[in-house]
Amino acid sequence: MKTIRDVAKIAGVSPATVSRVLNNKGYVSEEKKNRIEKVIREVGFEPNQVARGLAKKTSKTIALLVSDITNPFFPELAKGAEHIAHSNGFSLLLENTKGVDQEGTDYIKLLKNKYIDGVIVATHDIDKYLLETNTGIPMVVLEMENGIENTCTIKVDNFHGAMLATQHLLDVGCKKIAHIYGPLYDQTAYERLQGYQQAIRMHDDLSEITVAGDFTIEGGQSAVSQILKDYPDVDGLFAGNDLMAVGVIKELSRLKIRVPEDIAVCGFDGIYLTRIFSPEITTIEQPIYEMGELAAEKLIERINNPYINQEIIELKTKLVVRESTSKSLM
Amino acid sequence: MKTIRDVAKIAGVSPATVSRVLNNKGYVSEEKKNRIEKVIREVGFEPNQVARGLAKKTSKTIALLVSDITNPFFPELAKGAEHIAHSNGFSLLLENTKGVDQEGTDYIKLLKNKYIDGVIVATHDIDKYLLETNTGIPMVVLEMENGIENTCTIKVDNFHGAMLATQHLLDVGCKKIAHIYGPLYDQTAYERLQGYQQAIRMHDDLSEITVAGDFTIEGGQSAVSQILKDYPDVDGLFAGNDLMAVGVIKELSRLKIRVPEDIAVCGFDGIYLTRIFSPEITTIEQPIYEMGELAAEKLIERINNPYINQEIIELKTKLVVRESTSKSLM
DNA sequence: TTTATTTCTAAAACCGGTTTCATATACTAA
DNA sequence: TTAGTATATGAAACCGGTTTTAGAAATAAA
Repeated sequence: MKTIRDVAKIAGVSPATVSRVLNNKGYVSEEKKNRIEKVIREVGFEPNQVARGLAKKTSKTIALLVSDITNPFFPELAKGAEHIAHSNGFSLLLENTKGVDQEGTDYIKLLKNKYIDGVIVATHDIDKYLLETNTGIPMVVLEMENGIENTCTIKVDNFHGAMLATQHLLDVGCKKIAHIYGPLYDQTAYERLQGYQQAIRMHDDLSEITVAGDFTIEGGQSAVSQILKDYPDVDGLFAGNDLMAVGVIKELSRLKIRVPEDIAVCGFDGIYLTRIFSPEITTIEQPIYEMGELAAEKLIERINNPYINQEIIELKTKLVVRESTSKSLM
Repeated sequence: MKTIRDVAKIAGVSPATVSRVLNNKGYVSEEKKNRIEKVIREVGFEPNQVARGLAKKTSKTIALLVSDITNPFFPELAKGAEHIAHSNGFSLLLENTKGVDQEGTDYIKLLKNKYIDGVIVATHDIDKYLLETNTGIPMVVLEMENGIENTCTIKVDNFHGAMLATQHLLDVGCKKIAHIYGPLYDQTAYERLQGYQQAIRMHDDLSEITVAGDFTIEGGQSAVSQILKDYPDVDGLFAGNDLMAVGVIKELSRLKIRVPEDIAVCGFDGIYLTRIFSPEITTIEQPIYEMGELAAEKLIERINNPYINQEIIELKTKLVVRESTSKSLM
């Protein structure tokens, strides 16, 4: 591997001049510039990122913190983020936070002493700590409370989406609609619950039926029996996320209850699974891949300019009607 | 942030001595060692990985090259690899190779100039190039031809697994079994095809029915009509991977053909999806998470000792019987 | 013509670690 | 007692870039 000093020697200049050419910064005569670029090409010189990193306190690397990459929401997000990261010359570090390090101090250390340039936080396992002990590292946070000082928060209009879902169930003729909500420390779960309640309250003849879930397939499954015990006549179920919707449908199928003929089911998120499941699942779709891209874009923006103020971006969700709510499609 | 020179000054020693304590290497008196460790604790000193990396030509980072992280096989693999990486103090860089850089030269550059310590290759998009231009970086390869010089190859017994799958379909009463194979440049696809053929040939009254697929859901879907056109009386389908099995079942369901009553379906891989799909899908299960862990373990072994010879590890698959092949379970 | 100002370049210092080298002291073995 | 080895430590060089400093040459302004 050639170094900048090798290049300098061959081109008959000083390393400093080569560095100026490399970074396109400072005065360099056209003549030397051409000579240096020629040498760089000829010897196939590539600046060593680690050395460069040490000098510039940067690593051209961003970290993506997810709670669990096997949750199908995250691979799509990761792919979007990775796409933008790569096309801007950054690498993507993947970190699963679930169950590993409750405090997040390890992550902070990691970020600092590897000069990680920025972080996309898509987990609830560690945020407060990151926030408190703030590393000063640019951050983009997904679906977080009301935003964090000096960071970019990207979220979707959960409230509106949940209203859409509930209204859609009404539109397809449901008379008694229950909602399975996720853990309420998760802002998304809370907002979706609120949206459901708002939609129900708009109709005098309807009453709320809510039961707690945990955003997992198993959670969806067990919520079903709980609901059916108290309300055997429900005909619509709005699950707080797609994984629970899958669990719901599995459980209904086990109980020989037909979807959507007996009970219509709507999820939330728009993970790929909803498209391939049988029946295909109606859901409120978030632009997950695009969120990943946007998160990376906003993060890189902040890396290049650390003095951007707090920013909250709310993306639109949309209703995607599939078999699980529409008898005609079956 | 404190540096090693700060620590040295406070402890009244030279940076070299602090470095010796940090790396537990070379002679240091007990007395100074204690003093230095006390100072390190008190000032909360953490060695800067980038500086250390530059000096030692290492980054405590490994890269995972997958073709597409949204393919559900890979998140499980990634999680396993990340688990082991973390518990050994390594970070995991994620790279999607699909469609990005046909030659792989970018990856080689990246690996070299970021001092990436090792690579897990789980993609067919770039391997030969990596192999040729070999970077000298320790590698673990998943499911690759017959192993690559100086690397560790981890694979499963595809041949045997495919025989198991075929035999299982026979056992549940299938008389006419077709196989949808994946792209044959993929060694796994080839071996599975061979296993299927071997199992069929063991029975005089059976004949092979094979059709090409591409390891995607859509591939599975389109293969179905192709098979049914020529062989309307097939009663067993062995898909070369789970994604195709999902496609197959979706298509059969669309055609109102019952699974498993009319046609039994078996997949291969054991991705999580097979457990949650309806009907649940019988498959030949690979220990995906464990493969991720093993790959990381073997890689780190090679990072710590670069002179380990070529190694080929073959893991066992096992048949997991679920609804898609067993009427009694429905 | 003289003084500023801009352009250009190399030497040296720096980023924050590790490692080699040289030297000094304490122990062993001959 | 002397040579040889193990222990202990700091100064300096190094990893491979960037950046500051300082000075030279060219150009512009007074």
